[in-house]
Amino acid sequence: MARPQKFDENVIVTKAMMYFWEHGYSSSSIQALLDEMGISRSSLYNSIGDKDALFQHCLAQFQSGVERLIQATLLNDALPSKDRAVQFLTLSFSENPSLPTGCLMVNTLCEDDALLAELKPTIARTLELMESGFLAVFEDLLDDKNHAVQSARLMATQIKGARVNQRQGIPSSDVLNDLLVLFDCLSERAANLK
Amino acid sequence: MARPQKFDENVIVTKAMMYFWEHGYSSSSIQALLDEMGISRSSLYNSIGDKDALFQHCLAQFQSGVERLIQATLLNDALPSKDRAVQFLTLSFSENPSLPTGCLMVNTLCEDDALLAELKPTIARTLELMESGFLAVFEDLLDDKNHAVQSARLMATQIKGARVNQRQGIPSSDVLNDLLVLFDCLSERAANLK
DNA sequence: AGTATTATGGAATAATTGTTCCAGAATGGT
DNA sequence: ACCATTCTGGAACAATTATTCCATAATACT
Repeated sequence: MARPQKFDENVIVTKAMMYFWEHGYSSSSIQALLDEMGISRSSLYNSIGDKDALFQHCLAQFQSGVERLIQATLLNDALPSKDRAVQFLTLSFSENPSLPTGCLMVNTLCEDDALLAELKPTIARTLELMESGFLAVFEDLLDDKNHAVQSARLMATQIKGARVNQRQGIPSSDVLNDLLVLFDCLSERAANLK
Repeated sequence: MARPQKFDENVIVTKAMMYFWEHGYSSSSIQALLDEMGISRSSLYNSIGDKDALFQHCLAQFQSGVERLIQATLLNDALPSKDRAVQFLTLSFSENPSLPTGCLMVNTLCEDDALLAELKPTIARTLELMESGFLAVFEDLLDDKNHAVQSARLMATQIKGARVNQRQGIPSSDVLNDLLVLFDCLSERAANLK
């Protein structure tokens, strides 16, 4: 009946996501996003909506990617608890030249805009999921519940700092290494106490 | 001879700095900044320059504040080494309702713009100064040089993550507490090895 | 007090922003 | 092959952006 859409919505959202990820919400003009996506104004406004709607789609896609990874690693019962954390960190911080550096969620928290203020609770929820994933790991590794809670908090915070380090230009391999060192340190602490 | 400037340049830069700090570079319009500073367009363009020049002044003021604190605490030979770190953390993360949350340097690293790209090396230098301050502390506390380097790196990264946590809405008291816990953890590790 | 000098406020400008709209192109079903 | 439907590209729009400019107000010195 009707002419079908020429483009794949997921594909163009991905492209827009990478642009937002690199440049931030405010610095990304519709024009620049369209150039990146390779579609025209009307196509965007007809299929997805305005800039805010586009950003929400992008952020949601980013978050669901992170949450999938959390489920597949940190919350994966089939893996030994230590491997869960190591795999999560390794996959999260492996060098990937085709992706922007840092983290769209962290970047968004560091900006401020009417729209972004609304989205912060959603972002917080995903980051809390990550932290609770680490909590599950440390609860396996450690008898003391308080230590597990504290260790999970430190890992979650260290990861956010690691995302800032990437933006600062520190190589991902170094960033990953620090994270693994901290995890070992916190695990050893567990071992000592056992 | 000439009519003197009605406003104090440092004062208006401080006001602009707090606005940039809260909202980021791109989201801060000249109009909003002028309202905050309480001066007119021409006054700004005559005394300081355009938006980029203003931002550079603001960032420089922010950085010099941080560097002064680093000198007064982390690099203060008059203090016991552990106190240096504790004082730095406590003063950096004490609750202060009159200041925006997070850190202008971290926020700037997470944005991207032609101007901001130029400023990243400067920001990196201040952050490296902070890390070297912690390195000095850990070198006092610890025999193993490698451990000191690693611990300083972890503290520096944790602080950046702590700034993101503040943006996420986590209370400063909690954020500070985590930092003190990590510092203790790294110091204890030192003690164990000694 | 007069004058030279400079800050000040607001109008004016040009560029860019996000958004809407419309004519035409393209397609799937009949 | 036609037609209804919907996507597409670009023009058009209003709002906002950063910046410049000029006439006026305000001061310090003689």
